[in-house]
Amino acid sequence: MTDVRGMNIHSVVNAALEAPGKRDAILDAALSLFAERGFHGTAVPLVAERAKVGAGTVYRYFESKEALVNVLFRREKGRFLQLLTANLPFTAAPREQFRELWRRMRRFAEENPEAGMFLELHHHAPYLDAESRELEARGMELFYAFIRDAQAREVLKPAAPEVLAAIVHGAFTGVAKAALAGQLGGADDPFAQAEACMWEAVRL
Amino acid sequence: MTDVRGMNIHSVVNAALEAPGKRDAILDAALSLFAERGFHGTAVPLVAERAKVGAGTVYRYFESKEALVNVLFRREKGRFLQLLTANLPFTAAPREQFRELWRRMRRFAEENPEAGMFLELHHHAPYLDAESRELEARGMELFYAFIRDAQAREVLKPAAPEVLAAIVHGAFTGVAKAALAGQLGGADDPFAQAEACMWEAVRL
Amino acid sequence: MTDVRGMNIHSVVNAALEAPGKRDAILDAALSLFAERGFHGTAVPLVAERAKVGAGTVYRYFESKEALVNVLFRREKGRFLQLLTANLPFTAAPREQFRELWRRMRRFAEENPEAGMFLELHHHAPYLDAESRELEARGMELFYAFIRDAQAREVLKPAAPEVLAAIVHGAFTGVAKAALAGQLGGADDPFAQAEACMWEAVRL
Amino acid sequence: MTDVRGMNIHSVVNAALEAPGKRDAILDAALSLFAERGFHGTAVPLVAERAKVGAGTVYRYFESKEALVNVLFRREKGRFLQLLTANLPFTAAPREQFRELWRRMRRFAEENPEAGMFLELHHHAPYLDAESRELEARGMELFYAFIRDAQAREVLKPAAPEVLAAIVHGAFTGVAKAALAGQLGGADDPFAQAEACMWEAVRL
DNA sequence: CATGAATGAGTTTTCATTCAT
DNA sequence: TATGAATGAAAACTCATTCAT
Repeated sequence: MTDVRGMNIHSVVNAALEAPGKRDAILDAALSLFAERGFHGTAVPLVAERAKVGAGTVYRYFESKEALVNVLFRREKGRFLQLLTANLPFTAAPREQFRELWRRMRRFAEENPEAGMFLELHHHAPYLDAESRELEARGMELFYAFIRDAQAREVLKPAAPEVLAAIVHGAFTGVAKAALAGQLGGADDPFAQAEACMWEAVRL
Repeated sequence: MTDVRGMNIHSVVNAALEAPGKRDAILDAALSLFAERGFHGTAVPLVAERAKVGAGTVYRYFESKEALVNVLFRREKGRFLQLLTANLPFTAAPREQFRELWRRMRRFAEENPEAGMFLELHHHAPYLDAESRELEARGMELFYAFIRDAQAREVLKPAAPEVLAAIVHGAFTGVAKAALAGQLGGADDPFAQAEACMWEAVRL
Repeated sequence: MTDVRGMNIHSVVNAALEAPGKRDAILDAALSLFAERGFHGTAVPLVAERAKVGAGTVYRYFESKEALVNVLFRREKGRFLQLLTANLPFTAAPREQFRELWRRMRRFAEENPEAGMFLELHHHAPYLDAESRELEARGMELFYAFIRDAQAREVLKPAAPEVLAAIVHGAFTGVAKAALAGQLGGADDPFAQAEACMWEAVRL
Repeated sequence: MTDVRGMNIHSVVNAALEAPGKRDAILDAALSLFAERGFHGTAVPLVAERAKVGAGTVYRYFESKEALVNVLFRREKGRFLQLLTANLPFTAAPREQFRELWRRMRRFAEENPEAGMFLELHHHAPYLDAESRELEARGMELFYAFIRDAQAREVLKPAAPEVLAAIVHGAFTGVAKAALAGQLGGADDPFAQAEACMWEAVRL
């Protein structure tokens, strides 16, 4: 699709116009629909319609609806982890790292609210396959590593890393959901407020 | 079902034996199935089978699958709020009230894990009707009231009550889910650890 | 369906009127359609329509289209073998037994032309399951046994029993198909002619 | 395809290399697939894949799937009749002619087992068109002519020629199918045994 | 000519809901 | 009141056919 060799001027121009390619169009359509109505609540033809492709086309790109949701999960989880880990200031003080992690999660949630909802909604769905679960687990390890390191430096409370990760992740999710639902109407920079609170929650 | 007039001795005895009543049996079956597989992922005949009633019987007690999920949501949300508010020590210190609220949420989550998952999963489902949404909102008010009161007493941080509520509720949910998923394997009393952390998060 | 206990007069009468029961109606419809258009050439709703039931009803009685064709195969093969073996004159002379077998095959073919076509068409279809194949094999054993016995009495040619069975069965099928296709228009009792010929084919 | 005018040296060489031509490749692929899985059970793209051509290419050579199966039927039936009739010893004794016909049918069945299965399977398929049916009928005439001639010479039984043809053809088919299915494992030259038997069946 | 991506009509199958008993 | 067989509308999925390249 992105290989230009052998394409004449017309196909190059067309390719530029139809930009994302059908596969991505399907994934994008599925993302917003699954986030909104859930996996079982979304019919494949609806995904196709939103992606502006024929219903059969979905099955040219994905073996089944289950395969589609798994590919989508890995794409979004991968993007999330990418954003979180790229050029992270490993040498910075834990306080600064925490702030940075929170800032990146916030950016992801604000720029891709549907992706955030989708990932949250499909966390432990029974139709996620082994590969998806593995990616999920690897993502959590990232947090655990940061926590263990900061605990070793005696900056974080000596609670179980899984517990600290759970409350920070949970609190972030709570704020993000509330923000998305418009429940934080007038609040002044809720993400920053929440970040400050959660640092108090975990710091020694 | 609970009206005894016109029942002969047999039906009274039977009613006593079949204890929970068919309506509750249906709600109980729906609870565990909706918690596990979601609303759209659960077939009504499956609910009926689990409840040990005929498929048609579900429709004697509930107008439709949507009506069922709404009644169920209100039953569980009601139970949750009941547990949370009954004999709450209004005069106690905020720290003690916070601990007590957390303890009660924990008891609910541990005694009714399916109800916890169900409520979490159906928070903002599009098939919840106005009445259900209203109950959901009233529940949140409870937290807001406690927070505003404690803020007035200058015990809690002066952040937006919605933000504080979101992080506490979110953190609790995170821990409860992790516990249920078995991710907190060896952790020593994770709920208590988390409670202590979250008090630090919100206290002044 | 045929259990009368607990039925009142109305249900008994109705049961008598709706005679064959839906399951049999589906099998009957499938028989004539599969015989005519083949398995893959026949859509399930067409079977349902011919059986005068809803499309979904087919799946109340059969797990899948494949399950349906297998149950049907065993029903018809069973009927065929039943007819062939019931009260066979085991002590009669081979010539008489041969005539009797042929006569019974003919009766089956004439009374159930669709069943004959269906069995012939689905002999070795790849969607027949182990149980169906086993029944098919057991049916062939019947012929082999007769042949071996008659060979031991030095009445039949000492060729491989499988070969003798194949030519007799094949010849019968050829005649039956031709008769069904109307290709034997004026012939005078073609089955009897063929029977006489085939005895000459196998006798010593 | 076979027209050389206007082709440059490269295309001529290529044509020589791609030997069978795409049209034949498609027919060959269709033959083995239709023989194995039936007409309705075989998807056109599968035929294309097996023929190593694009799916669209099938439609350059054949108007539709039905047209394809009809062309194929006529090709195979034609080959069969060709083999059967080429240089037949018309003056030989009927016994010798019978043996020769059987030998040729056997050669066809052994050298083209898929063609044999295909022709047998599609004998009277409802999607065969008038031309195909006509060829089928002409094929039968061949046998009838031989039989009538031999009957006139008082060498064959005076039964209806259609009956004699049906049993011989049916018996041959039975043996060929059994051989193909591996059911004649140890039998010593089953075709020859069967031929001898069938001559007994029809001779006076 | 050749292709194979694209499609929508058609297939198999499921399921919310009804209704005769 | 309770049932569960029955159903048709809709779901997931397939495939004959077309068409831009």
